[in-house]
Amino acid sequence: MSTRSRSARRAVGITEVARHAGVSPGTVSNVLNRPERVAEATRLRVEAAIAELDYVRNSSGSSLRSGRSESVGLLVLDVTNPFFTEVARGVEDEAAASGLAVVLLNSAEARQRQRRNVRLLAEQRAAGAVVMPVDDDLSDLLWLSRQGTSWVALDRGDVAEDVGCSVSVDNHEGGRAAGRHLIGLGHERVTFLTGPFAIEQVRRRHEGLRAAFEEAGLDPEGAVRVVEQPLLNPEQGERAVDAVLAGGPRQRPQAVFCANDQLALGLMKGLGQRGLRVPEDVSVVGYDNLDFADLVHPGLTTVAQPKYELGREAMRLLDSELNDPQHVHERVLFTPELVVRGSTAVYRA
Amino acid sequence: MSTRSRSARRAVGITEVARHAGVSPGTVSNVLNRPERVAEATRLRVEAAIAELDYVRNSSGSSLRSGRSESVGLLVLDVTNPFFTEVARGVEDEAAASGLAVVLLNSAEARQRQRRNVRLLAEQRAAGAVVMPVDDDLSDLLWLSRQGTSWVALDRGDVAEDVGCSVSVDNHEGGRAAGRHLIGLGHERVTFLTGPFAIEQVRRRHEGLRAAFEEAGLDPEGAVRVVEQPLLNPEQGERAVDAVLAGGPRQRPQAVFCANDQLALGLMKGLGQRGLRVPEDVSVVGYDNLDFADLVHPGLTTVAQPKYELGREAMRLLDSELNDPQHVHERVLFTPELVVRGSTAVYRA
DNA sequence: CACTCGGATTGAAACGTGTCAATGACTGGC
DNA sequence: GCCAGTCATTGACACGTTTCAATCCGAGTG
Repeated sequence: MSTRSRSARRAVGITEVARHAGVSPGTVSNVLNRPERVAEATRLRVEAAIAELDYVRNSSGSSLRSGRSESVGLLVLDVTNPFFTEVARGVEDEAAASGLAVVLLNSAEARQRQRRNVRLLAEQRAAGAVVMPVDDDLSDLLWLSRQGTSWVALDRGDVAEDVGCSVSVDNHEGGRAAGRHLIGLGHERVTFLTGPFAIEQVRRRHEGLRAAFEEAGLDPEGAVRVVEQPLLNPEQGERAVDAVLAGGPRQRPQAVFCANDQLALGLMKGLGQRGLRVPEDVSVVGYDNLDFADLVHPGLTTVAQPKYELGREAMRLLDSELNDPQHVHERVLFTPELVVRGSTAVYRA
Repeated sequence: MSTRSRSARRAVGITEVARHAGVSPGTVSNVLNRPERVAEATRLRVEAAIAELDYVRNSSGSSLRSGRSESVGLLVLDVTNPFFTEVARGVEDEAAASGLAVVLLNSAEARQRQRRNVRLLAEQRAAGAVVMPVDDDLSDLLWLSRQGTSWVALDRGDVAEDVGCSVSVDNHEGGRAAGRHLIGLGHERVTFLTGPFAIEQVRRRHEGLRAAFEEAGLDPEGAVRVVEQPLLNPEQGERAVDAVLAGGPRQRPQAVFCANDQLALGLMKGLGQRGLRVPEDVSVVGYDNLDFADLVHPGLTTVAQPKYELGREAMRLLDSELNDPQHVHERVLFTPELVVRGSTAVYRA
């Protein structure tokens, strides 16, 4: 408790601790990393010295020497999106259990930024990464593998098993479930409101929707119309309302299946402004089951994804890849679940 | 393009690049860090070698040597909360402009986890940090200062200027604005629905609300009732509806001011289930202006905070603290703004 | 008592980078 | 043609840690 408070910032290292405890630096390192190899008495002495000097380990030094750091990266498409943040929670909880630190990096949906973040991970010699790729181009990830950093792809089912692990949710099945629900309610003219088809996930949801119609003996060509917007946010949903309603009351869809909840919520707002009631005039189905889907009125019928579990499983796979010498790449596929609320109802002409 | 693809992972360092370019390691380091000091011709030669060998810098080495890393930490209370993620975007954009990497760490509202994250930053010798403290106890931050890592506190206006910078939004003013709005609409009996009063921010919003009543010549003691819930999430808002309505129609509040939007949205759902209409039967005001405030029906009147700007300013301050030798701690205070939507209306008995 | 064996501890050698004083090369002025 | 002066480059060292072969000690065995 000396008073040399602010100036003369010291650099207590492992060596100073060693001197203070009357022991060699190697022993201090052992206390830190393999306590079982050091005798009880000396261990206590070293620990006392650590506490007294307020030593904090310098991770630069250790990861320089060992060639690997203790942290894993989580590359997320958009920190602002509730879907991703829920996944992040899962990853974090599981990582904490394995004693790994998570650094969360935001790609902001931009290829260039993803590349920068991947590079950052390589520079930090990160132990591994959980990644949601911005697009179909996996070259960044392959490069990362070559640098010796392993990864797990999230929500990207088409990653071949010989390049890496992946965990995702069956988008085809999700679209199909939504379709069956609507068909069961008697809807035979539905619009798929979506973001860019360049996104694999929405493409597959669309296919699933069409499959449901085929299975019901209906022609998807006539039954399913598509409205494509440039982004998957609420504003675009609101803006799409004219396109959705185009063609007048006769052509108007009986139901709208939206590629995510944000579009759906925007659309519902837009419909309300046009004086159309949900579900009386048109049914709406979303995708993701965000917290807010339950807060609007009427509650949004939507396809729920196990977001938190998705994150946990990804981290679990990464952990196995890091520690299990006979790990083989795996492809985990979750099944989504339809949550029925008030925004869908039986069709009445 | 040899075929020795996967095995024999190399360790191309600065020295190998140097050898390949026929220069000394020092020169390569200069090319990387102070390109202006090296002649054009050699610079090109070195850059070619870097590209050819696919060299990626090892940040462990560099921060070990320089004693400081190139990344700043962002300690957030809850990655899941839209308010914080918007702030995160601001911090990230500004940091990117300064060439700093942001590592996002989640405290999950838990003291213990905040402490672990602060320690992690110290171990990584982070250049600095932007922190939203979990509670009034700033000892973790003071410890971080002593370790030589500087920080900016976010949304915590009571940080003395001699310990560090802070940027926050005037919560008193926000509460006051909400109060004045409600009073102007004729409401004289309002309930403040809130989370724990241990949280400074909600305490100050409450004070602001009361101040508005006093300024209008009304006695806050009689006019403002408080319902306190353990958490600030939608579920708690929904659950609070009974407490809010307690006392029967005569005692029932004419308006409810909620400490954040999530509570407000939950409350609105609960009110709807009880058959009460917003705003006809009761007006509701939120706080934060989340994206979803505009998507519910009726739209939620709320107090908007400049979330993104908050993040940017915090990072800007941190940058100044890191680079400006004559930096002095600063306290920046933003003013919130009331956004009026459909959830509030003139009181009619 | 000599010898072995096992566990605890040591000491020195890396890991890849930044820094800085010293060296080298080259230019222009006299 | 020499010197001063500038600019580019070099080489060696230090940062804090981990690792590993070598050493030390003490107990158990023959």
